[in-house]
Amino acid sequence: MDERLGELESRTRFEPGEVEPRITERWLQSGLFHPEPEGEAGANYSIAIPPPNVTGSLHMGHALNGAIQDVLVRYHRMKSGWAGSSSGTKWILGTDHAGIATQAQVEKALRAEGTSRQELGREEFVRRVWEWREHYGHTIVEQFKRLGASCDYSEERFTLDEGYHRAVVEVFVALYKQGLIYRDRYIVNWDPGSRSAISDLEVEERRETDTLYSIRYQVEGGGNVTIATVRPETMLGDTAVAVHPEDERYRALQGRMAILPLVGRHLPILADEYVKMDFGTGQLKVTPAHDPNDFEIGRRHELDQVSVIGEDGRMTSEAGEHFAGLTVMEARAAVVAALEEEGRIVAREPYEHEVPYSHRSGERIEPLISLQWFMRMEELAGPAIEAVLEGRVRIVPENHRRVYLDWMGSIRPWCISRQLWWGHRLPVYYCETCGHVHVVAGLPRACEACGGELRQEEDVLDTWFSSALWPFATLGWPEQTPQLRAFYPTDVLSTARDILFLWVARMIMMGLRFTGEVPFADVYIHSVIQAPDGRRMSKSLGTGIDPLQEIERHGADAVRFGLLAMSSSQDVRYSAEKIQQGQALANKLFNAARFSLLRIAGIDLDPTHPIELAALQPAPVPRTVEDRWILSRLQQMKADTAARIEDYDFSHAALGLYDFVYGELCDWYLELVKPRLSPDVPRGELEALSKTLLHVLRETVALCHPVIPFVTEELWSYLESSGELLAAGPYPRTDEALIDLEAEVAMECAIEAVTIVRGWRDSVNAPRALVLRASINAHGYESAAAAIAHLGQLDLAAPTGDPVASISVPGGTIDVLSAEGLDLAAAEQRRAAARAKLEGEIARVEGKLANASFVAKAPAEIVEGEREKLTRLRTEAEAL
RNA sequence: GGGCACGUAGCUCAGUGGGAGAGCGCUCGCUUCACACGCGAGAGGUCGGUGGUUCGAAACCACCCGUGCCCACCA
Repeated sequence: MDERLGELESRTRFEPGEVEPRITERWLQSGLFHPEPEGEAGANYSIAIPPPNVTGSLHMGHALNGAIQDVLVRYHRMKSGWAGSSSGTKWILGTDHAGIATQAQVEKALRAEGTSRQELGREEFVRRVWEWREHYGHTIVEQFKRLGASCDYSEERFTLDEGYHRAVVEVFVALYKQGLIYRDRYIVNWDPGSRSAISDLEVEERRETDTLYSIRYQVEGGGNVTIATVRPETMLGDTAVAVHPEDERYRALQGRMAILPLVGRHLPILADEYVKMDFGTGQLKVTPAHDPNDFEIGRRHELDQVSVIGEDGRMTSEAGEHFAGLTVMEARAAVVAALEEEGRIVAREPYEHEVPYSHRSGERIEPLISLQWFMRMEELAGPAIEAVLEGRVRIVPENHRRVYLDWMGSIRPWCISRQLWWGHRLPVYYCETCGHVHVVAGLPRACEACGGELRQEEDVLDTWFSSALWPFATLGWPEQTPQLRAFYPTDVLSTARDILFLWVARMIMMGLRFTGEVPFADVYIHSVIQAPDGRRMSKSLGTGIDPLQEIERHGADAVRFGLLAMSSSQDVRYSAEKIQQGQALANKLFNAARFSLLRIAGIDLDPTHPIELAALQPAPVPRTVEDRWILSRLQQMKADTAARIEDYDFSHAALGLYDFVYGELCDWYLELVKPRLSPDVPRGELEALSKTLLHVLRETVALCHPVIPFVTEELWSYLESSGELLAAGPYPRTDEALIDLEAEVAMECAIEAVTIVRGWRDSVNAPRALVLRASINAHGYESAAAAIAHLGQLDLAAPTGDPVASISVPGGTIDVLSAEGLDLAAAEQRRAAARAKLEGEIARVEGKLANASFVAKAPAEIVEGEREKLTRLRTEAEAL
């Protein structure tokens, strides 16, 4: 042990790069992060990690959410020794197969190899993706380890692993049999980039300026209609023209036929309330195959659907020979040119509107009709709405609650099929002979109806379909495993708000439907960290900041602290200063402990002997006021920190610890204690102090552990002789008996007085080492006089002679008795300034008390407070 | 079009009915025997604007100006 302390002496800085990997290794070896699945979920604490994309790498959002979840998990794990607390703590870990993203990555790699998925074929392609996953799939997990995340790494799951697939199939089959999953030819958001349909939630609208063309169609038997469109190419698929039923202008047109230019198709002119009379001419072209609104109009009026744009994003043969094969943009130009030639374009104007883009591939969405699988949502949404209304699921911060409820209240069918190869292939089998559809778990051999051969559906499920089962599928559902019993429902789901609908809402729906329980009690929605300039952090904008690089630079503790400190209930800008603040804190704590341990070692007291409260009480000698004060402040800190963590108030939890370590422990307590650690101090006093100091250190270090686990774990190896890891607990508990308001008041006064004395000394150019003879001419400083004397460099022992200067402090003055080496002119100036300030204050308070309505209407204790303040200020002014 | 936020010190943000705060930056002074990733002392704000409620408003209400985000099928 002496050897370790000797080595500690030379470590004047906390070096995260050296310490953190070593500590990670110890944690992982310990098995501490893997709880045995014992007992019921109510008695345990669990969080399911939002599964990162399997081939992804850690970005700022992961880092923040990792820090948040780890604080919660470490806090509860450490607390598990407490009576009435959780006994097992599990952070469920896993990755998401991320259909589109992963498939796109592998396809890109294949292109680089000069091949393609089509060339390889489905089976080989899927094999290649698995290979890819073997190769890159562990990166992000390793990165979470580097962050210090205490996940259960021994039971990592994957949304496409065998057990998980069973859960997905079970759910699909059940929902199909219950009539909630169905197949339909419907207009979908077609993403030409991934060559797949995507859901409404994966579409993002972008504002763009296009040209709005007004085009004249001839009407059979004479006359014209003029329609407006930003997409002239779609007119090739028009099957009607519509006007509003109450539009007097066009009453005569209803029921007649318009003639589609370029094509010659006859289009019925019909009446539909969807048409806005005050937009454009009030005449609307109807293209059921390529516009969601027109699709609905088409269904209402049983119109033909002419698909002129194909899944490849090119014009189909139905578009006519002139246009077939062109891209949409080429077709637009060609159509416009052709119309121009016929003199049908009557106007064109710039038009700003929202254009749908794929959130996945970034390409423009092409609405088109396609045969897809859908899921009816209303029946699932009902219970999920109730769960939130009744508070069985609590959404924090609360303002997201209404967003959730609004969305759930107007929920629409979910397109769940994707034309990809990487994912859960639908458990749907079609008979090649009679077309009979089988939806079953396990491989059916032949058609039930005719014995014919079966062909499995080509499509896979939307990735979010499998993610929706995450909290229970990861624990072994549909089997009733011990894990499921012990850890489901989970306690909290922490995430950014962008996937509230995409994922969180669907987990609640699926959890309720299939387990009968909510999947988590709380949903915590954390900040989105923006770039320092307020823009979105993104690779493409070049605004991203790599958390791993920050970890390399400042340490994982620093990054965790910084992210937690900058987070709040709304979006925040990334603040490098907060990371540095975290680094400073780790270093400060390290040095405070190092200093204490070395001093205590010098006075021959085993520093690793556990210092429990019992050993402190009764203390061998009466505690000094600063001892009583720091112990009292420590109790407050414990209560505050625990409350803040439990309220998901991470920034205040982190910053509160910083303030305590800097502003109380180091700046005041350690400074006060220094002279008491000298070898001249009697043995009994030394021991008493050592015990208090060690106790405070141990508890502070433990208190900080959830936020800055590495430096605290490292320090624990010096503070705890048993070799137990700090991560195993215990979490320090508030001891009401040590709360000491008298000591707090005394120290508050002392701190204020010392600050004033220091300022005064500065103003009179007193040399730092100069001890001033002085006396305190004020009440309230008796018990802390020694503290004031030490930190103010005052000799209060001989209060004789006339004061040469008076320093104004609350309640009176501190009189300085010796003048040598001081610039007393400055002192006089300062005294005058202090006096003027006091008088200003006095006038303000007097004015307030002279206001009759204030005295009459303000609460009595406020008025009384002002009166006391006035008395105090007058005393101070007099003393000057 | 609907909704939710935000606007406080040079920067990033706390504070949400009774004397304007933190970190960083800035100025001055310290090689004080834990830490220069340090220590001490300072300067710096009409709390976006206007009006209202109140004895009292940075905070509560209304409107306005500015910024951000989410939702939404008007060509």
